[in-house]
Amino acid sequence: MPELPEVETTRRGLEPLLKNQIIKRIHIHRSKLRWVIPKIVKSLEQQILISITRRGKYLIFTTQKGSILIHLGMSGYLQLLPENQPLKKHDHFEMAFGNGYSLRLNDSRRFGAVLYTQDPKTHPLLNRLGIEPLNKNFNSKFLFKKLQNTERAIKLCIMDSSIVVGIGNIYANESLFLAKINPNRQGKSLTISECNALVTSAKKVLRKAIKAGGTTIKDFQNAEGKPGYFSQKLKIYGRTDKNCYNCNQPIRSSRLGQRITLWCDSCQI
DNA sequence: ATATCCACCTGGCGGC
DNA sequence: TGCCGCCAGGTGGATA
Repeated sequence: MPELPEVETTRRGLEPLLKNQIIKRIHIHRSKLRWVIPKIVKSLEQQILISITRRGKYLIFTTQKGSILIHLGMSGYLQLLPENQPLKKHDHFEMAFGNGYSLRLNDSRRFGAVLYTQDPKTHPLLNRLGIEPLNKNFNSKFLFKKLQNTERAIKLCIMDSSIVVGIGNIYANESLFLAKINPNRQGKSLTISECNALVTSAKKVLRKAIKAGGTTIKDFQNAEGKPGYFSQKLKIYGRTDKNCYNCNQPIRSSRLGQRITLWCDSCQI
């Protein structure tokens, strides 16, 4: 589920309540997620949480002794609850704070991850990540350059986290629709002005989605347990065979890199 | 290097 | 009501 807007929504919800709080207890209720949760995360008990940041789709909880990385996978969400609430099915990991609140990771499919690192910048899952899409350096020039030698479909390129992070399947489809670019086009076929349209569209879609609190298809909820409302604003995702909002032609879909891909043949060139 | 495919999971849905 | 197959927001790793 969670792409950049959902992860960022979660981060913004948690930060004001948890920053500078002491981590009283860390519980691993189920250790086998994508990887086994390392026991060393428990060594951060009694540490002060200095910051909650985000890199791509990873949340980074930092203390003076090290950081905990949390990835939400496809079905994960974090929720802040008063301590000692009964555990729900698929509550796998928990941090109890000095203010009486407990942060729980619920992830039914268990594609998510909880990891420990001394230094997030050098962690192998983070150190090869590409640019943040809302950074000003993610611009037409950057993208155009990245696409020059590749015959891969443009949709795969913008979903490639070694190029740009945080754009998953929903927002890749939405961004390409808004930019009027067919997702199946070869990367190197895009002109500089098409790159500009795509970059602009991606930023717009991501910003609007963050503003709406993310997209809830099924599982996602924010730190307060509320869904995101961007699903109501999706222009193409989930609309196979329905009519394009621009031109009323039926929306086509197929698989690209095993992911559902949707486009309008008449709007997206 | 690059592209493709698989793997890891649970749960919800439609069809029979 | 039940079972079956299919589908889903991600991404590392194996393979060719």
